[in-house]
Amino acid sequence: MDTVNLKRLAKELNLAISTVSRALSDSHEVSSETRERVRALAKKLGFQPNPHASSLRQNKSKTIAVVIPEIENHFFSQVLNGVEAVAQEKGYHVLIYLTHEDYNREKSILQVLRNGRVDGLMISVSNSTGNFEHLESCREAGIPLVSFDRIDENTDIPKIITDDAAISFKATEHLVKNGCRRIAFLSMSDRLSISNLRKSGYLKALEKHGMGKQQLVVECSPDDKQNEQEMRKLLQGKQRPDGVFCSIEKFAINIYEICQELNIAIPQQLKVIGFSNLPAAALLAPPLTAIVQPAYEIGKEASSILFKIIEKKTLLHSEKRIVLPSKLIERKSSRE
Amino acid sequence: MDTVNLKRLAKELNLAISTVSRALSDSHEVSSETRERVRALAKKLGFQPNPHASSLRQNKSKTIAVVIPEIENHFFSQVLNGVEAVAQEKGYHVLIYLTHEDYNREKSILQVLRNGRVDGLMISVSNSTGNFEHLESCREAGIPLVSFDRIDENTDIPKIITDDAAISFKATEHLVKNGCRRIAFLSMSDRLSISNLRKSGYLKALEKHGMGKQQLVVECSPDDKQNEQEMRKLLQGKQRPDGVFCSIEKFAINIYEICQELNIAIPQQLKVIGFSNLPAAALLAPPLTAIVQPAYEIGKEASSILFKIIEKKTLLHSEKRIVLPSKLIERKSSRE
DNA sequence: CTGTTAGCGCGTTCAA
DNA sequence: TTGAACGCGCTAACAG
Repeated sequence: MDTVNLKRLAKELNLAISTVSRALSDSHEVSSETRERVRALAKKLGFQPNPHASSLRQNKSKTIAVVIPEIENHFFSQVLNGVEAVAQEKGYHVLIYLTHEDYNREKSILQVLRNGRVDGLMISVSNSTGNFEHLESCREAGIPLVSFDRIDENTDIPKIITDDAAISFKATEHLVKNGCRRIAFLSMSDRLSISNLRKSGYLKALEKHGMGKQQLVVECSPDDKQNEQEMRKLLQGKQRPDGVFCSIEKFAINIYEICQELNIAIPQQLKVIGFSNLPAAALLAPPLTAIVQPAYEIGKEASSILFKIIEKKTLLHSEKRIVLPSKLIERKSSRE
Repeated sequence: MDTVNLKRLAKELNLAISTVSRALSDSHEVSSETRERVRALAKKLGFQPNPHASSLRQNKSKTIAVVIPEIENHFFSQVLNGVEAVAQEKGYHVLIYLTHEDYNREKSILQVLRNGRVDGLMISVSNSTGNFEHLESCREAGIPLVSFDRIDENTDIPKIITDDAAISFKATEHLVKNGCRRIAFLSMSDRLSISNLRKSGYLKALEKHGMGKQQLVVECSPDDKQNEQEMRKLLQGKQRPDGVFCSIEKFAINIYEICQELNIAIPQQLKVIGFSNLPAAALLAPPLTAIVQPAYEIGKEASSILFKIIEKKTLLHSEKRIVLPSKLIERKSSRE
């Protein structure tokens, strides 16, 4: 075969395999003359070291994994973009795994990764994930691990998150100030801390404005169809809310669709606000008031921290829990 | 160390490594009794075979690569979703590489992949890619390869594409029938076949309706800012078009933004049509008439074909060039 | 500065 | 049915 490996190069150059290896790894204990000879031939033959051999030998894969619920979601694709930027710079490869909001799939993915395939991984858990033992056991197995956005506050796993409670408070207050008296909160999962933080910001704002009794929390499920039914019911009911806070982008899209269907005017009859990283949010009818998370930065931060762990640098205390600010972009969907 | 490998299992069970290996690989030349003993302990200790060792030994990685220009684009994230579905089913891992529309980056990515890291790869080239030698040399190196959407018709590399010329013809004709007499075409790159096919469909429709002289092709560059400038110039010029055909989603978003900025009314003053896989296209102001490509299916098809090649099945002639139909969804942005 | 040797963990001979 | 031995391609320790 014409497989080009160290042995082949060594043979053609009448050198020992180890010499060739050293020459290619910039070792300074090799004469510049042979180094050039080796490099020239390597280049000519298009030599690429076999990654499995060197991974096996060095016990590192130059690969990280990104485990996310879904990719058709601007938040996660922006995160991935940030991760990839850092990884490419570091000469690392990126494996992508989608859990599709399925806890069991998530568990088995982590299980498979506990074997050296990756040097580290970053994860945002599915909304059906209730416990974090699978993360803990990865960490105990010694795999560098970083979590982001959908995280667990009760572990020592480094986290990159946003100011969910504060921005949700601000968003809810914004609705109140624009005249809403009955605001619904669409929760994505009662298991996720970010969902609960967002809810708590919402509740706190209601209480501050003496509307604690008017709370209206709709717990959504992982089932899209069912959620849409719930929303339809909500908007068709007698006590229809005059404002709705969507804790994830998908819900905002759903609400828009249902309002179109039911002829409910946004913002006149219903004011809408939602977490969203849609670049087209400003172009919707009407433009959507959005809480924009710094997704790309989250990706960059998370992977930077991950690489620090991989490189065995000790993390500063402040690096174990990083909170990045989201932005509230006010647009027509929430204004009088 | 507590690393759990075949050696460890063998030791604890007083068996040879090879026996353990056989037991775990369902070999029938091992007593069912020992097989169970082995499996039990393996499960108990959470044994996961070292992928680098077995990849090295078997000369296959159980990994494929997806090389795409960008991920913050619904078309590509839907494709990735389709790929991941098939890969997960096959027990394969997916590496993701972003070229950011940079030919050189694309070349060096393929270069690095020419070494056994992946069992195959699928690619949609960047819009700055003019020649396809880097693909050819991958194929010559024996790496299973499939291209999709942004492909090269002059090679034998299997392709999954859509009916670009036909659907573009239809879209342009739709604009004509809705009264447009001066239709601009925003081309993403004069190097890409899909861009040229889309353009040809546009031109053909103009000619059919005796508007061949009114062609107005704007060649865009990989530079977003510059493209926006070009579009602004186009819409501010004396001979402002009354219709615009955006060959990619991003351009449609840009056009909407610029129209908002310049107070140009869609569709009254300008009718807009564009390739787009945005789920929110129907919610834009006004709802966007879109050419929707079957992105998820492209991902599934492309990876299915890739796995056929990997498994050394011979491809039917009809599998070497698969054309999937796009859909034209007519909405307000293009109607009187 | 270069060569020899050993071994990473696994799968696959060949022997018993 | 099991065990011993080898080698995938590479890096690193040790020798010269």
